[in-house]
Amino acid sequence: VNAVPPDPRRRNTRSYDAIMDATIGLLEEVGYQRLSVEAVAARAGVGKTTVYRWWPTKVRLAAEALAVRVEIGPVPSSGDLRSDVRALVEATVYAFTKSLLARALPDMATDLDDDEYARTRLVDWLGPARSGNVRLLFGAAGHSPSVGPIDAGLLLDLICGTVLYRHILGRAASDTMVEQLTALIVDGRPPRAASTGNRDGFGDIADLTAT
Amino acid sequence: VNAVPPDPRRRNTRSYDAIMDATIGLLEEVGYQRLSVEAVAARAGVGKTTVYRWWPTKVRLAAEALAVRVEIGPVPSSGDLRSDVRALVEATVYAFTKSLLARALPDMATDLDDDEYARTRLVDWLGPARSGNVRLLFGAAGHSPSVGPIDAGLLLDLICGTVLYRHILGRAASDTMVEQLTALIVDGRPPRAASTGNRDGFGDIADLTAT
Amino acid sequence: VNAVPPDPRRRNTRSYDAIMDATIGLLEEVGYQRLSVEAVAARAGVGKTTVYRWWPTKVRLAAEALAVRVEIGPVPSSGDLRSDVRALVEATVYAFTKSLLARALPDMATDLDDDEYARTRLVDWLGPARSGNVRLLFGAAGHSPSVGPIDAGLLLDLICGTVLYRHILGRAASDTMVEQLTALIVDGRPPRAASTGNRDGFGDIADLTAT
Amino acid sequence: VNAVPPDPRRRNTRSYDAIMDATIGLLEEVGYQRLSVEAVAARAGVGKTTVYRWWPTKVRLAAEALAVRVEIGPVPSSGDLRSDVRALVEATVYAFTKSLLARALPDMATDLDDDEYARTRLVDWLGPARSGNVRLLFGAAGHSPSVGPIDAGLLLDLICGTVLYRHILGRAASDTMVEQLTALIVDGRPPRAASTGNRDGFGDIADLTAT
DNA sequence: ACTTAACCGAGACGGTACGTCGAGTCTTTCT
DNA sequence: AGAAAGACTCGACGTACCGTCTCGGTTAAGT
Repeated sequence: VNAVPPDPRRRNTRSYDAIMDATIGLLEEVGYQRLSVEAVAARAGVGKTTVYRWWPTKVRLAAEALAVRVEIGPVPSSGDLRSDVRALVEATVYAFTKSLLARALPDMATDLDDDEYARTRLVDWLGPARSGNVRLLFGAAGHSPSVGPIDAGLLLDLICGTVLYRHILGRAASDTMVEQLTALIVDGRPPRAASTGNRDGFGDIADLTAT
Repeated sequence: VNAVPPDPRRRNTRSYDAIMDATIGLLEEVGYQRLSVEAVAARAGVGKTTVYRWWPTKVRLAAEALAVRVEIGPVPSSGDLRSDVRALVEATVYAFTKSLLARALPDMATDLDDDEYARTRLVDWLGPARSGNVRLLFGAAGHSPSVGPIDAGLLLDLICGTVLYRHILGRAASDTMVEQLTALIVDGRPPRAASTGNRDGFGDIADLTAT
Repeated sequence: VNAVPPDPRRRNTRSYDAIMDATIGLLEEVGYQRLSVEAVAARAGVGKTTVYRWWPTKVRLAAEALAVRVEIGPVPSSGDLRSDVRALVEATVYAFTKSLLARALPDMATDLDDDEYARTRLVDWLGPARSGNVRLLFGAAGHSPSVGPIDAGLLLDLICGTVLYRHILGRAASDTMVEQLTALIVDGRPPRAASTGNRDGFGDIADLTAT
Repeated sequence: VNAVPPDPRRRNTRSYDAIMDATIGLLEEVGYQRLSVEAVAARAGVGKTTVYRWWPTKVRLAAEALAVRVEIGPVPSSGDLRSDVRALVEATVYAFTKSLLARALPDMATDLDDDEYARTRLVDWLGPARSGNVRLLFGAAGHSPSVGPIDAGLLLDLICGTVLYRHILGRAASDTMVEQLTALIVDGRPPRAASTGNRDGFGDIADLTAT
């Protein structure tokens, strides 16, 4: 917690890059939880002081590294709404179950709680892709029978949230789920139950009748 | 990493209760991340060994404490579907933004990743409430124009996920959002945009036109 | 610190032997310092309680194990005083640098300090060998020009102490030293300096002139 | 077990002094056996890490503390050989039965076994006093009828060892013993038996006739 | 021969200390 | 003058044993 923040103009570019690279590398290898400032400094060939000078907390370091080193963008629009929405859902599944962000975000949650700045940094980074995707959903929903503008942002969060939540609880995303969400958004149609049950009652009508 | 797990019959009831109480207390006070086995043992008036004997990892300790000390249940059914679904969404908002679970779950995510057992413990605990709520949603969706059984489990995860995701990113849940999700589930109607914008484009059509 | 000492008649012979064997075995393998009651009990296939019941402290356990499991005796007398004394010194060197006693005794020193009973146990055990050796020295010294009885006990302790002390400080015992001590005792002749020096000035005249 | 030992020049003087003082203090109060690194760090107001950084084992910590905080020196020479030797023996009795070294050395023996460095540290520390005393004994023996240089180092170890050994076995040093050792060294005369026996046969002819 | 009290194995318990790791701060050295 | 290097205090980690304490289940002494 530096009372007097350092002068950004005097920042050493080489150190900055090395630290960002080291952070991304360690995030990939060990994840956010097991990421240590100590290891970042060591791998970057930099003193711990230098890291702490610019990033007072671990969460800010990780947030910035993700923002400057990981490319994310909106899914491209093909013109066909259903395909586009399906692609968006699939991209989300990837982003929240396989990508670097997927592994890092849940772990960062608590630290983000305490750090408004880092949260903003992340949200700003997600912004452009989000805007593009929101626009896509807006187009999709525009074709639905509903009248007036829709809250595409909520739809987007709905997709992300659903995928993330299932991931946390250990439920793998299935093709069925992708279709269900796509149909819900494009057609306003509630998800149909799969024809076969699975052992734990997640995503299946089976547990309704069984219980 | 006990090769031979100890015999549960020889467990000391007093210690067990004290440890569970201490864990819940500390989860409430400092959260999962800052929870330490050391502090749990100290508060419970118990040797660290005793904690480690029965719960080899922090995440199992927390998972069990939540399961045995925190009551959760399905929302009661009033007969009116819209009211019931709204109540369910509101309960979810509470559970994932204000309750003890809310504060703990995001932090536990990574550890849960590595610990199938703890994840199962949690899911089993959530099970009964989940079943009740799934049944409620099944009834709700049964009234929608769609034909055949619906995947109520997905709808439930959708609600939980959306609320949780917004919470992680620092978006407070609003009454508007509650209504939007209720309408989506009961009526199959996509969320309407709110009439006024907010500065970051979450939950508002504004950012679509502005960007 | 048993208020009511247990009834020796009911002692389980099998356990007793197993404990003694385990203690000796562990003394040989890891030494007194790293000997743990836990390990003794485990190796003996015996409850910790059983060990603590009969030997309230580690030092008593070790002292008894040495006494009942390690044979020591006086060196045999050949009739030739010089040979006998030399044999005694050599036996002492062995006892205090290579035998089990050698490894255990220095470590037990502190604990013996606090436990009069264990010390007595050890001394009683050493007694017979000691008596025989004292008698041998008495004969030896009787041939020296001094008149009257000599304090053979002191001579014996002198031999033991010198060897032990050098062992503690890491000085290996040499043949020269054996000869020197023999000559001192048999002839009352002070030790001659060796003709060559060694690097640390122990046992050599060199450091006198060099310093 | 530091692969790369830290740079001594960067050592914090205040911490160093505090640790040495704390170590000496605790050695005096509880002895080496019950000395814990934890307690040293706490008393010194220092992190445990700092202690472990510079002294990887307890025995090195104790060895250095003795070396830098406890003054030892050769006994002063008065010119009269018999007095000097008697003073030397008395000083040895003090050193090995009452001084801090006395209480610590036997306990340290095992650990010294495993740690060549610590042993060297101790021997180096004892060195100057040793040299002085060796020189004194050299003078003493020079007056004996023996021809040529004597091994004064052995004589010195003989004194130390005898006193230490009797101390370990719980035999208090007596004035008689001091005289006996003095006579042995100065006159080459074997120890005379005391006129009265004691109960355990140490230092007395009694056990010879009794056994 | 039959009680019955004590010993037995097993191992959980509250503790102390271990030696390690990393966080975040502070100091020294070098360029 | 500022960055690297890294020593510092602090706190938690997970482990090993300590010595005490229940547990049932033998086992052997003394009716």
